[in-house]
Amino acid sequence: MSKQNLPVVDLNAAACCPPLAVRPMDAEQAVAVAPMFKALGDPVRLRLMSMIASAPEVCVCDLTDAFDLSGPTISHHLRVLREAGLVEGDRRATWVWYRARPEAMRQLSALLETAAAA
Amino acid sequence: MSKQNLPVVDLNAAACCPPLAVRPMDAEQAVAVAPMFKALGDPVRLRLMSMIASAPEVCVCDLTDAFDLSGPTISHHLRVLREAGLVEGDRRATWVWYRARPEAMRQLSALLETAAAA
DNA sequence: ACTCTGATTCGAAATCTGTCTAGACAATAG
DNA sequence: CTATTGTCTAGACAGATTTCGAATCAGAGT
Repeated sequence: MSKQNLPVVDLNAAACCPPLAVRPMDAEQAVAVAPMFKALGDPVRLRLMSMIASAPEVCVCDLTDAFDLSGPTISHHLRVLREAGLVEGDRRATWVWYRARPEAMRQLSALLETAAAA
Repeated sequence: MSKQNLPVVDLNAAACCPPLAVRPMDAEQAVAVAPMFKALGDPVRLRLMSMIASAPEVCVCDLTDAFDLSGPTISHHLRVLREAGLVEGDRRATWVWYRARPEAMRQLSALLETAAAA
């Protein structure tokens, strides 16, 4: 399961850059970063992301049980998160385990930082 | 232009809550927050958001000029950002001016915070 | 080798999105 | 009052997304 671990989003291209509020983001970076936000823009994926990020790693079987959705649907959402570079997963024996990629989360968090508290 | 200023997303319902990585987000909060991430999940909207957030306020005319898109398309994207609660706009004389809502940005930033630097 | 379980991929249906053109609305200037 | 300019709404359409069931793949164990 090597292909599964390669995020489609290039974190190096996207990781950098000042917060959104510092100066207008250029088109190239926007294209690089938008898929990450898009991946989090679905309630199911947001919960999946949170479940995965809240533990060192999580088995797909546990994720599937937590939703009233078919296995293939969960698998699809995990793929979106994976291709956005937000999580990674690997098979160990019978099960596939997913982990969050904290660098990606930190990057998005930094992008949204604002001047100071209101 | 009163209706235009009411975000559809209830920031009070969404604002709260520990970071994604602290504990699994419940379904209700996920439904409340996902539209904000979704709104940022398009390259055009991400750039619009950044342009708006980088200045105290911005005229729609300047935003339209910065893209190779029709006026109505920009207007559509601004509406999505507005309904997500990320920006607000009001008409003054001939022009409509938009401002970022820093509380919303701060909320999303906080949700994505992780334990510590890698 | 066969089978069982866990997970992904495939193919299809219903719905949603991004974009456009055309038209409506708002405010200013003749 | 009408014309002009800036912005939004309405309607349309191609393409993407979400979801499913069926088929397939990967290992473990008989």
